[in-house]
Amino acid sequence: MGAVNIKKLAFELNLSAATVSRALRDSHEISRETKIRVHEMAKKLNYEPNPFASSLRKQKSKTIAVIVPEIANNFFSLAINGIEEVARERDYHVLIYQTHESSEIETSFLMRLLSGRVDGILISLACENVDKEHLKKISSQLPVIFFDRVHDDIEGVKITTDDYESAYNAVQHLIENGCKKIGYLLALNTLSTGKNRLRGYLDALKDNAFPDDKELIMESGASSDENYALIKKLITEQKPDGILSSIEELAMPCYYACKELQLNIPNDLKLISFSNLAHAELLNPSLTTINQPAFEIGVEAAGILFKIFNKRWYEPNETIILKSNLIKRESTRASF
Amino acid sequence: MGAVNIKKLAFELNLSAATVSRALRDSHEISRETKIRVHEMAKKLNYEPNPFASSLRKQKSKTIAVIVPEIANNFFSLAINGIEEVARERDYHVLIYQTHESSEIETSFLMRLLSGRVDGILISLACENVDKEHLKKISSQLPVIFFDRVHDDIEGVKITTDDYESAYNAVQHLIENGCKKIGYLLALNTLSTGKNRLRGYLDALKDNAFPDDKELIMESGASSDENYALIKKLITEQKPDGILSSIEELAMPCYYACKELQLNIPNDLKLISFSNLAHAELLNPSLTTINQPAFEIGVEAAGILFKIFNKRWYEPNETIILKSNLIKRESTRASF
DNA sequence: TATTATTCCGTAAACGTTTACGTAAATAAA
DNA sequence: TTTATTTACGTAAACGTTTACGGAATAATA
Repeated sequence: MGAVNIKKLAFELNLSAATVSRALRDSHEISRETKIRVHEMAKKLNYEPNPFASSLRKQKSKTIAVIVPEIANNFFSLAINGIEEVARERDYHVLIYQTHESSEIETSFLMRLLSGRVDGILISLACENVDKEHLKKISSQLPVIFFDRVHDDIEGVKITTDDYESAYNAVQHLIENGCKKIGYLLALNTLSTGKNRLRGYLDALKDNAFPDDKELIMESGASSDENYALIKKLITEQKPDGILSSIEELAMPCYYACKELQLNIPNDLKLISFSNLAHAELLNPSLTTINQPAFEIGVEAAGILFKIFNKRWYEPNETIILKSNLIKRESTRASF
Repeated sequence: MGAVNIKKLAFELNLSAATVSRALRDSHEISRETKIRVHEMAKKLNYEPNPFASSLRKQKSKTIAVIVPEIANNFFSLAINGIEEVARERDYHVLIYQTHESSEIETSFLMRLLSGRVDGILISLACENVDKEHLKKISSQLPVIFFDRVHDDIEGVKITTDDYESAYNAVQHLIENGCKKIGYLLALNTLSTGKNRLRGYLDALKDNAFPDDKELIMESGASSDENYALIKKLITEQKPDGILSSIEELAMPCYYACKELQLNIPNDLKLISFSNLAHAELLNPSLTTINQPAFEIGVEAAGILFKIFNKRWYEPNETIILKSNLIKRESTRASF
């Protein structure tokens, strides 16, 4: 603990702690000369105000929390990057928590944050989400911004991407490139994010007069091993010639499955996925992706939170939708 | 701010705040029945102790800071994942800061953390590191653990990987697979981490009686555009048949450069890189990597920090070295 | 019974800030 | 000159905990 506090500083300067405090915060009540003296001494003694005393008194933490399912994820790490940069500009601190998709862990974090430890929360919901009550309680006490993984039943400010359109366009792209039977790797289905992607897929099929075949939809399982098995099953049993994956984590196994099953992407099977893989271009074959503006989502979410702090935001229920980018690559190239 | 505090709780229970506090912390001075009453009321009223009041009084923050160059990086996001998991087990909070390789930003974070905001720091140094004084000052006041990006001149507990051996073995592997002229993509050269990798490369060359050609070493530039140009220059001018990249960020451009220059990996050029890419297997061709145990490094670093907190660690200068994994893939396959 | 120990709880101070309130001195206005 | 205003600072309370100290009631011991 920095041994030098405001009292010591005041003592050295022959001033009261109150005056030092005001001088440091550039109050108009303090003379120019005194301010200079105080600042010089503060620098000399390497004074750093105790944040807990300050937070306790001011009832402000200058800290925000970010709750995500996983940090080691191309999308979330980029989003956190954006959030951190915005926070840094404002001299705010960023606490991170990962839920590993567990609703229980998520709730436990949220409850702990009711203590006043943070001034606001940015959250991307865990899949296994059922518990809306805690979220409602929290957001009645603290500003909460939802990003990407959102839930329509929970009120609040939300930053998402155009999931429906992206999925719709992805299917359209597959169809235009010759697909006749398109599978879907379903994830996030408890969240609006996942539901919108699924609707986009289904509507695109319908609009193209494709049959509505539930067997073509593979719902992601508990483990990556299970997912791999399910994907192989889907491919071998249903023999789709195109697949839309709603998350990156389900697209990668497709590559391995196709290798194992000796199927060629894109000739035997075209693949497109929601993904923030930095080097989708370098995969074999390069992967057609729906790229979400992850960094920008983080920046936007954090920006709105700060607007709320500064009372410059008055839309408690606005949903802001950023556009994803469909990047066409080899994995969906038309076959001959 | 949670409106219910310890005084309100005490009032509701007809007890003093002191008793409530002690009951909640399971003090032996409080009777069993009272403890039960207190806990029940606390749960009923959703009481969460104010962390700032507690930290102020106890001079403990239950928070650690993680300072890394970038969050959106396969290595660092995995390390943070490990750190967060360990912190969660202990009910600690994790603050993250990214330096973007700037020594100035790094120093500014460190100075701000002198305030007592955190009980300890886990840091992976920025490349642009010259300023050792601030680090020495900080580590004299707070436990600081260095991981991966370390500097020998700075004393402290360090968690690294076997950088020297990994680089040495990588070169050996290239030579065994037929390389006669091996380039090196140099990064982190201001840090021991980078220096060790470079030494490994140089020593392996020497031990194999390869000429010591400075032209084969490309030092990474300021931007990724510049790096790309430098890599192309190295490849076209020096015509190496093997390249060891000291960081993932320099290996990816090699793929693009080879594509542009119509060179085949591995036939014209074999490539190996330090990397934590999850799907190196899926690149075209799959990339031979030196895979660092990033998650484990995070776990280990955080674990030691907590041992220090609990006075169960007495080696202020120990360096713990975890082993990296050389995973041989297509990009270094012997040519015919 | 008298004395000592134990159990259980309350009082009050302390952690380091910030800020409402007060005030003396200097300046301006009447 | 007197009064009002402004300037510049100090005093003390407050934020919500934790904990040293003390003490009454009860239990144990002599």
